[in-house]
Amino acid sequence: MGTKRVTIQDIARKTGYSKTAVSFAFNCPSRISEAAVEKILSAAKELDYIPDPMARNFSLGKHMALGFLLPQKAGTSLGNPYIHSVIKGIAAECQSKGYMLTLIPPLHSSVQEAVKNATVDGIITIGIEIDRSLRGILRRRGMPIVAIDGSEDDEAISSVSIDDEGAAEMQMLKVLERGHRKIAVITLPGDAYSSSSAKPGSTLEKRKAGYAKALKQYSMTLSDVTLLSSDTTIMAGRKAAESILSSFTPTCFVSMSDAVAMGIQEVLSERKMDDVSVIGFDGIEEEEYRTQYLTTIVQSGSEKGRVSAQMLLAMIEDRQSPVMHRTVEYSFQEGRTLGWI
Amino acid sequence: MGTKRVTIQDIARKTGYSKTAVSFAFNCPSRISEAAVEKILSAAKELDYIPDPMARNFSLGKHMALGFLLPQKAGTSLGNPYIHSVIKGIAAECQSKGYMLTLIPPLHSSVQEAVKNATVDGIITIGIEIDRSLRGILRRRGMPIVAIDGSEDDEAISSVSIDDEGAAEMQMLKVLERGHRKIAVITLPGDAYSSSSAKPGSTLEKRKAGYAKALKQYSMTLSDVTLLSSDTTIMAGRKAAESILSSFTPTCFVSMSDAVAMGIQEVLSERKMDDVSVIGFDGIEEEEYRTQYLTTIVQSGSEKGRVSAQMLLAMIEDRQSPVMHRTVEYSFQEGRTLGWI
DNA sequence: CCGGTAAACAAAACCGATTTATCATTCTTT
DNA sequence: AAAGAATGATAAATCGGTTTTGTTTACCGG
Repeated sequence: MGTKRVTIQDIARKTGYSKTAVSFAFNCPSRISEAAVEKILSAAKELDYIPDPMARNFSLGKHMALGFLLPQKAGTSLGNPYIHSVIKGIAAECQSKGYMLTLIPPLHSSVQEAVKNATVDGIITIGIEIDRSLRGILRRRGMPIVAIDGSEDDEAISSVSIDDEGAAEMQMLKVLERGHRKIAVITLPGDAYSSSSAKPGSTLEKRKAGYAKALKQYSMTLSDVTLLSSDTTIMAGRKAAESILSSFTPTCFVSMSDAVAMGIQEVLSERKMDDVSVIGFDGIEEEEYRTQYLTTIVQSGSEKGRVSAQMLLAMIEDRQSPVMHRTVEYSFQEGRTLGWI
Repeated sequence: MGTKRVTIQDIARKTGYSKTAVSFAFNCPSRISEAAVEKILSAAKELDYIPDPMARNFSLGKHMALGFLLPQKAGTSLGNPYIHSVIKGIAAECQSKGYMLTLIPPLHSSVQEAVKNATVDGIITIGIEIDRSLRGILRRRGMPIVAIDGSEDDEAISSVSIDDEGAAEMQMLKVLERGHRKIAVITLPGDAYSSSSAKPGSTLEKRKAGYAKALKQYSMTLSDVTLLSSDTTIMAGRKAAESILSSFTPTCFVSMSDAVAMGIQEVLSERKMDDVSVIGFDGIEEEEYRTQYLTTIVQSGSEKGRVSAQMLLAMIEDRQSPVMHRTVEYSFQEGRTLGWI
């Protein structure tokens, strides 16, 4: 209890050297004599000195931490396995560069407030629109940002995404080439993870465009399939399936998220409708609880996380690296839920 | 580019008041005249002033962040769905108290170094032993700590865990009461998530004791079952299953983790051995990709996270709250993988 | 009219490091 | 031997806030 923190002053006093000398002994030993370094280091060891990281960071103007902005309530965001895998990728990159990863939940329900108070060197967002006000805050704080799944067309903000149109086209083509024509498409709600509306250029619109392209190759259009939007949870997927099945029976469900696809799959399985196909979108990493039985379009969340962290770290260290838009690969993963007609 | 950061000094200069006045205007408006507050706030708005959170934190000696110490490499730790659900619980609690959650990966492979440099107000660990050296660092930094799944018998460190012995007993009883007698038990490797060895008082030993208790009720002992230890991943589970099956065919696999149970389940399913039962341990939250088909003992990771964050926040704010050992509930979750003989 | 008190604000200390500018020495160099 | 360069160390400034201590000025009761 009586033990106060040991500061650089204490080491200085004990050795008779100055604070400067002590600091140099740790960070730049060549600037002082070897004898001094030795004495100072041994005194530091004796007193169990641990430099205060916050004081150092404050002095250096760094934080040694990247921030990941949770798009919704903490529980909801982290409950999304895709977001989770993104975090995994960011964390892996952080670890290799000696950074910490700070999860930033909305503060008093406000993303803006959270960003104002975040003690991080840069921010990664996912699936949210970066509006005028947020931009202003980031600029004034001098904080670089990388947006995952958003702002691909924004020339002021770096982004990481996949080719949503291409991926959606691939997804629909897989379905069509296996002979499916009675198709139910379960779309994302508005914008991917936030509540912002469906804009041109949004993930939702791009994927729809991809679907249209695929359908066109089979002389069909979006109006030949049944569209229904759903939140990206298993429970919402169940509801969507039930809603669709109450009016007609498609030969295949095409979902824009795996969570929804799994909900659909559950309903189908319970109703012994094993001949109805399902294809999802997102995929999940092998190390996790596996979903490989689900046929899906895999976009690697952890790859997105890794790439965005790399970009952000470059921006932090270079002070001005150009705005970049990078896309990561996607692929078709065969499972057991997409059959032939 | 020319835009330097706006500081409290700038507001002071612009309004003609002192730094003190500006600070009070924000944090303690009653200490200065209403006129002054008004002028200062409007000037601040005009200049788009955002107080530097690091400077404030440094001055106040706080961080407004809890740290979660990743027990292994970032990817591995976050790949564990149980750890993930713990993080979810911590994050939810942090959000409600206005704290951030900082994930702390080992720095240069050293947990100690990471803790020395962590800018957080307190630390939550999972499944690691808190040794003498780590204790010293925490003490010198004045950092409170809560240990999940460890140190239940330590009178110096607060902890959160389940009644591992009771839970294991329940698990084994469920198996025995359904008639199984040819049982293969796949245990945790050494200590739960770290590489430290199996000590008396460890999770592993407690669960073994629980198994022994259950077996005793059926006039059996641990030597009547086949024990094999395995890492807690799906792949390791597959290996374990293959290893066991190469020598004999149990009627039931009892696993200390769900990941391993799922690996076993995959092997059984591939070999069409649907009559062999499997029971896991850990469970997973409903919102996530579901594993409900697996029969398991559910220990709520997010509940552990929530409780530990609550305890830690209390320690941070009270400055001296007593060391506590809390346990959270566990339960049996019926799935489709545990049959009757 | 005077001592006491409260109000309103400013000056300066502080948090604990890093870093710049400065000052003695000692060592080269011509 | 004098000028210049390198070495070793230190005082002081800095980072941007908060908090303690001081200083005015105005107001009050006796």
